[in-house]
Amino acid sequence: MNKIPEVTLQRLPVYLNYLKELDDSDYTVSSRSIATALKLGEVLVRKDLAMTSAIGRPKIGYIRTELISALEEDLGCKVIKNAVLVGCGGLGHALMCYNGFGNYGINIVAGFDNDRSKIGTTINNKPVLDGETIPSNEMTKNSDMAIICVPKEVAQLVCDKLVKAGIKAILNFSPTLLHAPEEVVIRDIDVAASLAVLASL
Amino acid sequence: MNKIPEVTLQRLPVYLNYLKELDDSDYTVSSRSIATALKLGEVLVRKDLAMTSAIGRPKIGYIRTELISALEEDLGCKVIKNAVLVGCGGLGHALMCYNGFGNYGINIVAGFDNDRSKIGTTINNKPVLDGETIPSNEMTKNSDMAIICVPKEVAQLVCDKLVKAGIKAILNFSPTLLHAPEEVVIRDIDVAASLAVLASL
DNA sequence: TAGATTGTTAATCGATTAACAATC
DNA sequence: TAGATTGTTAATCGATTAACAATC
Repeated sequence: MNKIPEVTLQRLPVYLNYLKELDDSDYTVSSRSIATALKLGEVLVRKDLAMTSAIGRPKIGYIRTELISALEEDLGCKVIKNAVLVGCGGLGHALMCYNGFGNYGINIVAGFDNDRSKIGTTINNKPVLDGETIPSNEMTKNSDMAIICVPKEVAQLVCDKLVKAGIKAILNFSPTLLHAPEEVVIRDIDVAASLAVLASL
Repeated sequence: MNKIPEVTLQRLPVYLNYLKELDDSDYTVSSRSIATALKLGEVLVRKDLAMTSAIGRPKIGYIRTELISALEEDLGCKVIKNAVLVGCGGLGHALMCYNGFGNYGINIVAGFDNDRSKIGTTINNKPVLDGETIPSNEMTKNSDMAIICVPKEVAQLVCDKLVKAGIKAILNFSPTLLHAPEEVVIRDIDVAASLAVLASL
């Protein structure tokens, strides 16, 4: 969909957070001020922003509100996108309760679980549905994205069901490599591994 | 401490997970078999492994158990490292209950929170302590690492306290950029931003 | 020995940084 | 106009891939 490289895309939320935190009295911002605050190269910031729909003006810089709007546009924040979450245990439950997804136009519409005692309940006003129904459920059919928070033993099974339902993007918290057709984009977050890497730096 | 580049270091847990999942009957593994299974370049795998303490044998490959042991060694899994977690809300609570850190030799020794109703309780047998005591607390003093799971408004405050206590590595789940002396390593995980990036690919 | 596989050296690719021209 | 700042073109750097020599 987008031709902005992934490394750049990953920095856009960082710029966005910084710009939103700025005082309203800052009408314009320069690439240098952003770079200094975020400890990035000045040219890198300018190149990143040049790849977005943002418009910079020589001698002036970027108009803050305009830049925020451009970044939100490029990150797709202005379009509501549905997502489902599979595995409503500790982490899954916490993510369903997290309200920060809305900033990016992401709406978690439902959770799935296999635990009979959870099915039929709601978490943060979202229904918890039977995991067996993933491929056929309306909630999945109306979503393009999914978050996997199940134990690693069943992660591939869940992934297969999501793919069957037409899910195109998966954020996987299970510490195992998932296999899916190449049109399905998968990214992994392994918290324990991240901390271990951090400790070895 | 380590001179293995961060990109390589990040792949070591992936190799490790794959090797552990293999059947015991696989006495040796080749860089090609690993590469195929993980969809990586064959030479990349070999170069990564060459940077570790693993020993490969021409014509034979790597002895699976030996390779696992080498990777665990290089990732520091064999040394117990203490960590504290600040912010025992939904996400923090879930991470304190997660038992996967042990695989990497990481031991979360305590949680900190400012909520009076949480202080004094335990989560997964770990005490929840008063966040105000972070800089002086024995738990922090005995730890090198910390996980920040507090709202972004107080994340920098918490970071400052951790730095004061001598923490050298921080995994930050708050969607805000933290400032710390350069000897302190910080890595950020922004789940909502990650999902937004995924959706824009 | 011959074949398979590692490890290394050279080539390529992509991302970052430096230099500088364009411009408000 | 002169100075500040953007955007672009060229140079550098690091990571990945390709080619190949070493070896069990």
